[in-house]
Amino acid sequence: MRADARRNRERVLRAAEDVFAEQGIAVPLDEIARRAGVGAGTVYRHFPTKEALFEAVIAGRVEVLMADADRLRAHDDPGAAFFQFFAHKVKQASLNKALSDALEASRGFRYGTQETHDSFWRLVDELLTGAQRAGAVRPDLDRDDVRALIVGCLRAVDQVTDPAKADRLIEVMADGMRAK
Amino acid sequence: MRADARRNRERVLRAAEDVFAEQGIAVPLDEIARRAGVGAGTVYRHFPTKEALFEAVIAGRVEVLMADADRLRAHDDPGAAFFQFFAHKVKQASLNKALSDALEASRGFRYGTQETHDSFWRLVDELLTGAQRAGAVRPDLDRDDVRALIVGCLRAVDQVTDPAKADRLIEVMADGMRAK
DNA sequence: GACGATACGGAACGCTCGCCCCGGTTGTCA
DNA sequence: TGACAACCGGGGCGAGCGTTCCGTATCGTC
Repeated sequence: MRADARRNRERVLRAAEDVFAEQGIAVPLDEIARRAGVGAGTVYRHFPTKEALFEAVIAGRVEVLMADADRLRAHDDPGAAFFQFFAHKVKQASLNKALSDALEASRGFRYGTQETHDSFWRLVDELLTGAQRAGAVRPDLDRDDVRALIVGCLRAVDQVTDPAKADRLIEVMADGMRAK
Repeated sequence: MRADARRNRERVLRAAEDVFAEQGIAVPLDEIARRAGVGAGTVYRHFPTKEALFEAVIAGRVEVLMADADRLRAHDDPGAAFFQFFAHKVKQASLNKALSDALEASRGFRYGTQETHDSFWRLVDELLTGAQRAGAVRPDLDRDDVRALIVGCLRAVDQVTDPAKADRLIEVMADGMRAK
């Protein structure tokens, strides 16, 4: 691979991270090319479709989320770990339209590799069942419910502008998930 | 107004109700024209833009929601009235993509007349404050929070397919709103 | 320094969709 | 029943966007 090709690939990926984070997957690809300082053709030489580029960006983001989830697994209080994860995830996604678009699409991360997808949700499952065993979360919720609630919470949060209001909404939703 | 014109206007409106309900505002206008059995030109003769047609459809739906809200105002138990309204609204919207698109757009019903919009949310406010006075709902929530939570709940609900799961999600979110 | 391979930019293509226009038709009223 | 205004259908226009193509520039090597 030629040096300029590698350099341009990096540039495109970095620009795509920024632009997708700001505007979500709906942004025109030309905008990404422009921000990267390359032509549209160059983008397509490195990524076969716009969606593939989006996947590549999301894969990176999911790695970060997974690192967080993994760290929380060792927390003393499984209930607190779960709720921290929930709040953190919602906040991350509310700041990153790429992440929220990916979450909503087709019931989960439609983007990112299959194995990343699977291991991420396996981690979520562990946090959830841990919290349920500790009596902190309603026992009748499964990982699908949690995903749905994260997506819903995300949507609720970006209906309001005031960050204090957003925090309150997260609190409301978390309260609803607690065991009675 | 000529008889055929009035007839076609009705047809278009009825087709638009169905099609928007099924597929949301993103549906091509040609599809509505086709279902109404008229040409696209005819649609535009009766409604200046696609958005105006959508508004007209939504206005009708909001009337129905308002009738429900109004009826619940006289309920003995203000808490139950509020939660019934919440659940009912979410279920209505989850069956009607027009309604959910309208709700999400631009922080509330961007469609429908201003006065319909205002009086609808005034009714919601009454149900909310009633439930709060009765000690059934957290006192720190306002109508904006409720709107955000309805939108969020809606999104959560259409992440799952099983109706029992959907009901459970509504229950979770309602529980979160209850006063402690 | 010259040459072949590789990569680049951006114009062009095809598609979708909102909206407009015009030649033909239909309803209304004298 | 005839004439005219109102109305109709659907092809067409223009804009936006994903994707492709090709003439040109750049890189790496001998």
